[in-house]
Amino acid sequence: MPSQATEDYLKHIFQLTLENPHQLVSMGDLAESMEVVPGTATSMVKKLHRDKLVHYEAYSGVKLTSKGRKTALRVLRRHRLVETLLVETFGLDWAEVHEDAERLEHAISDKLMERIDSFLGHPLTDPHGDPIPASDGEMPTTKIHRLVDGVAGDKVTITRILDQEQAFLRFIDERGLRPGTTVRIEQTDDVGDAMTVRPSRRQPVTMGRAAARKLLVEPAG
Amino acid sequence: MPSQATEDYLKHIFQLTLENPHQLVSMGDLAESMEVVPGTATSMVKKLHRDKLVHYEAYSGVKLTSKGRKTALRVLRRHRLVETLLVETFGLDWAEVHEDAERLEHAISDKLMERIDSFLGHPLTDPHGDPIPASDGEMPTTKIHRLVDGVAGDKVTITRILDQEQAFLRFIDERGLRPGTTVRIEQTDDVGDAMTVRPSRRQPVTMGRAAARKLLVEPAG
DNA sequence: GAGATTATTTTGACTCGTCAAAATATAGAG
DNA sequence: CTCTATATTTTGACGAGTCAAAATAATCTC
Repeated sequence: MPSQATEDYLKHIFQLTLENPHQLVSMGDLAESMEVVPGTATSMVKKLHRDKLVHYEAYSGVKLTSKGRKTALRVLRRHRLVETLLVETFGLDWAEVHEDAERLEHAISDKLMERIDSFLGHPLTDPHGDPIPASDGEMPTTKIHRLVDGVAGDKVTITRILDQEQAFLRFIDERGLRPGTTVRIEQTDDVGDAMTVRPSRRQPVTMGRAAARKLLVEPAG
Repeated sequence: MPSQATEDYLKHIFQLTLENPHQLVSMGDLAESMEVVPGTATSMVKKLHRDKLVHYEAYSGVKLTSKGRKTALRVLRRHRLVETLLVETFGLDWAEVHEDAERLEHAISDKLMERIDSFLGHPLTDPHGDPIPASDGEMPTTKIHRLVDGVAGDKVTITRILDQEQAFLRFIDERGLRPGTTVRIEQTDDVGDAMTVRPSRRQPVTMGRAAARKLLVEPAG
């Protein structure tokens, strides 16, 4: 069994890779995301490499091996099913389930997980719009479009939020950018590193590129 | 927050005290119950003592302080509510829920716990007949009778099973000794350290005193 | 392309929970 | 009451995961 810490590192590497698909994950980003000092990230990544869970080359960065990805997807499956359970069954709020799910994802046996999956009726996505990997570890590979890659005039539907921080989710929520919402990209500002989008019947929202990178979309009518 | 290990030690001390109410818990028993070597139990108990969670005197034994008991009861509440959830809602078997519950009990916030409690309709006992402590940490103090203290001729109803090991629960299950069952004490054998009980319409069951100590009962008709 | 800045890695130290085995205390037998 | 068996505690070690700070590599800036 991988330790909790191992599962967490793999999950974070997986998620960071999603935000920037064609780059290795840097120690700095990983450390920030895990909330540890960079040296800790380096030493943990070396252990993951020793266990063949990641590819790692000093000073260049890290990415998952297929073994590592498989483990990450199992963790993600548990995380997302748990979040769905907490919201749908126990009525917790969209923005506040992350912390509980964060701990519960390491404490649930495969058998229990499958029972929960049946109980929920085999949901395909969690409350944040994230797809729930299947129990064989495979994930529905829908093509991924990032809001940040859109251009002015595009109309897109928000499908997923890649950051589960309460503060970020509240930002999204308050401005009407939940999964399912369709928005028009009003303008993009290379110099200002920002873009402005307008959800229908709502105020336009301007956000930095870093934020826009965390929203996934699909083209809308 | 107490660590997982701390919560586990407190819980085990609580349970061992229940089996033998008027004695301190010995390091040997605690170590066996925690499945660690005795030295580990000693050193952990010293930390619990340092944190004012237990009373401890070298070479004599250990018992909970009121602070320790409060913590133990919170863990027990989570454990028992989780077991109830797993059996009632997710349909897991009576005998197989212990391990999952063992991990989940450390991973659930107070808020989530209260939601689960409501979802389940505020149950008073878990599937093993163990009372679920209230959220304020208090437990319905019903008078405790142990099967082992009964005498031949007594008719008693089994109310609780104090051991959650799969093997023991299967033993109980197969012989028809689940909580709720009424049995007649056929004979007690001081020398053989055994007693024989007969559940209605069933074969008599002979068990050792150590086993009989783990069954709590109440006088029946 | 040389020096300054930033990122990464290394080193040494620390806590937690554990074990093995040695030292010591307690309890039991005669 | 002494000797032996058993229980407990102590000691030294370990792996996991972490931090602080020093050393080193990579990257920018001019």
